[in-house]
Amino acid sequence: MPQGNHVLIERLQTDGPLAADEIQALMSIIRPRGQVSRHNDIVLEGTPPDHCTLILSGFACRYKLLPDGGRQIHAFKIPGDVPDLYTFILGFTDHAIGALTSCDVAAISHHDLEQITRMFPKITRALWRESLIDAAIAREWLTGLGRRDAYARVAHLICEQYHRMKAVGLAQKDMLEFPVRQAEIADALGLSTVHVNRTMKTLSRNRLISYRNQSITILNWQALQTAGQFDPAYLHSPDAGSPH
Amino acid sequence: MPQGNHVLIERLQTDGPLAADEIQALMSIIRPRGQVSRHNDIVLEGTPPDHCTLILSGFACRYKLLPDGGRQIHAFKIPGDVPDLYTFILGFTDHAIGALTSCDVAAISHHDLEQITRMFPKITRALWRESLIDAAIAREWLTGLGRRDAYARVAHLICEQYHRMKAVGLAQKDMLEFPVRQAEIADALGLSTVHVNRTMKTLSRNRLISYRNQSITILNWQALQTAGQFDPAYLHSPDAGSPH
DNA sequence: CGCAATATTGACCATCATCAATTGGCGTGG
DNA sequence: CCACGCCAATTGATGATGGTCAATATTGCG
Repeated sequence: MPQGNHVLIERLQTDGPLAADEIQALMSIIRPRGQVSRHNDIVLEGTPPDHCTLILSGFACRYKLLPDGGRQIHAFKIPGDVPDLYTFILGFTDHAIGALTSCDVAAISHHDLEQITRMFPKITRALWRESLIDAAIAREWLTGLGRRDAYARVAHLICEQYHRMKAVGLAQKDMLEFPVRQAEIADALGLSTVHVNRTMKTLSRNRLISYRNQSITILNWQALQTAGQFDPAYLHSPDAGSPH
Repeated sequence: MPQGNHVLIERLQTDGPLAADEIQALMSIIRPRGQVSRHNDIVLEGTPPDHCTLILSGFACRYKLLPDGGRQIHAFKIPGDVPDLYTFILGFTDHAIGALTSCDVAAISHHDLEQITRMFPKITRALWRESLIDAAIAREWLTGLGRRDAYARVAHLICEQYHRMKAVGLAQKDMLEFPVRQAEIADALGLSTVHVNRTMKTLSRNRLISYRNQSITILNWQALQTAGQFDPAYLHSPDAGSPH
């Protein structure tokens, strides 16, 4: 399983290879920053940040707390993601990033980014691209929350997660480690914990998936994709074809 | 009411003023393209685009059709918006843009954008910023669909729309023209038309708003914001303070 | 072996969808 | 100027999806 920094460098070359000095420059501004343990925030809401955060290993999520105590998770973030990249441009965080498991993270200072994007326009484009894919995923979630029922939402999430984790070497064959509580899935899908549980049980009963501990096995890809109305195009991933 | 191109140029300077030659360059690549009438698509899903579209006047929406016939609207787009800006970087459209009213549009070719962003990094940054604000709005909608009930969703949408339209001169005092059918509001908020109607009636009955034809008057700002859990920060607008 | 966090299940309830009319506004042809 | 027709808004009746509350079972772990 590759470390997040290599994943990032690789991903930034989806559009076209970067030159050696560009890669070198990128590598040089990624500074390992240590570990954040589960349930702690990697990025706080509202603080004016001076750096972005790269996830080297572990699972995180972007979320927002509501006045009434509810929580909406906007995205799951995995190694190679820079969940707060947008702070480089917008200058402040409008939501928090929390660690769902223990996470190794690295910092990329805004100052360094400033330099490097000034010097290498190709890197600017690649980063911009990253942030647009992030937005495309958010729109797909929006579609799900607005117009898909619980069964389809869970199926869709599993498909998406499989694809994204496969791309960073965190899924083998038909199995993915998904160290996320049902309560967290519920907060991502706009459902209650109870209903997520029932829905996953139904998916098991229908033999689309099986799960144990934190790992999910996909038993019937075709059926799962259909149930979730899943089409990987929006992930804009180089290998966006179907895995089967 | 300013035309969309001036709105755009102005908005691109939120972070800092552009130089005269930068503005000149921007102006020069905006080519008026005519009118798209209601219910027609401004941008088709899946076509490889060679230009972006600026809305000069009128109302549009970003949407996606689902296999089961449903529709999810991801965003309402108003004069000054470039709804398909992301195609410049990602190279293809993963959803359609439709005209909700007759729209005057202009085209900005990818080729010209290529030139201008290469020449003026400040413009690149400003455009990147635009696309990030777009994403921030999508996340806020995500929060609403996931965790707010119908009453709060409608209230929130009205607050948001008021702010955005005020910024482009399409709202006066407490009134905004919102030429959107209830069925379209429903598709944006993940509700049924019937329920949108009932909810708006309730908002009227509670004297938070009144509406007639296509225009909405906000009768009680404080209550409306509270009901919608609305905080304009995510709009990243220069005048993001409260309007009252 | 016992605790604490999750997962699971049952019973009951609320929000919101669906189906089906009815009403109202407004442009058009006579 | 008025009748017709269409589209959108409105309202009522009924039902389903998913929420809430409350136990009970598992599982990981010290």
